[in-house]
Amino acid sequence: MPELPEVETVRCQLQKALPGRRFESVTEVDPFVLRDVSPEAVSASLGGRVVRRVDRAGKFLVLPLSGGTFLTVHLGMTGNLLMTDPAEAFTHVRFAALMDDGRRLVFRDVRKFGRVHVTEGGPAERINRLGPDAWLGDWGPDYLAARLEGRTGALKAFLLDQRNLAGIGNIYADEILFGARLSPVRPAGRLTRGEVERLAVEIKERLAEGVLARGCTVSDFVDSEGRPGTFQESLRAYGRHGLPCVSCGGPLARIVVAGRGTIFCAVCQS
DNA sequence: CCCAAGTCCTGGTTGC
DNA sequence: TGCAACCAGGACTTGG
Repeated sequence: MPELPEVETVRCQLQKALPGRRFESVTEVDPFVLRDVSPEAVSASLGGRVVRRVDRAGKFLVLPLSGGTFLTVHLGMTGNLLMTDPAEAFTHVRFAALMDDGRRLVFRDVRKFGRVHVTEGGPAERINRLGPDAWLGDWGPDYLAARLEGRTGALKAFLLDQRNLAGIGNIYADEILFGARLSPVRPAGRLTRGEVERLAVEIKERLAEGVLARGCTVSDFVDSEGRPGTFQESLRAYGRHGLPCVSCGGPLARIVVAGRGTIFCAVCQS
């Protein structure tokens, strides 16, 4: 699942490959992944534009282009954004463009949760609803405490809500809560100051660890060169239902929180 | 049939 | 009573 570390891995690679490159032509567009414009408009808007930078906001990739055009991409659940040889073929291609260096930018997505936006004058509007970047954003325990205050919902639901912090998904939420020794169902507003500080540290450390591992591949994720990440080897909670807790040895439990499968240690996490 | 999961949407509840 | 904030759950999607 592309969460912040996976998207950051792709961003790093695209930042080396794309700035200065010009869109020659858009070769494939599945209208389903477009929210703002028609396939024809996408071709017209992107043709001849030069990529300035490759930025990231939470799980979104944002590409400012020449002429004030912005390409905003969300990888959804199974999306890959690849820089490939034009001869290489893929299934489930939702968007593809030929660049002026002869390489091809391919957005592939089996489950169609991903979206491609082309906008003028700024990134897709959805970006404005995001809280600070969970990894690099300018926030700390004070911000977290203020956002948590008064909330009765589950702590995990708070972490998954991109309006609080942008970039955490189901995998890293479970890893962060395990590391912070906090129960996913703790009412979010009932944390002590010490627990809030522990949580803040854990969020940044687990995400940093994921970035360093070049992301986590549990099913579909590959980077822009088609390679899997390695963070899956470091998982202590996610996907380990019934396996021994690395801390106490007891079996990890599985419950559903905020509609998501949730693995945790009922002994160590409270 | 259920499960996986990110985001949007809806409808209900809470509290000022 | 009005209103905003909050919260739970469903819809969407395809393959295992």
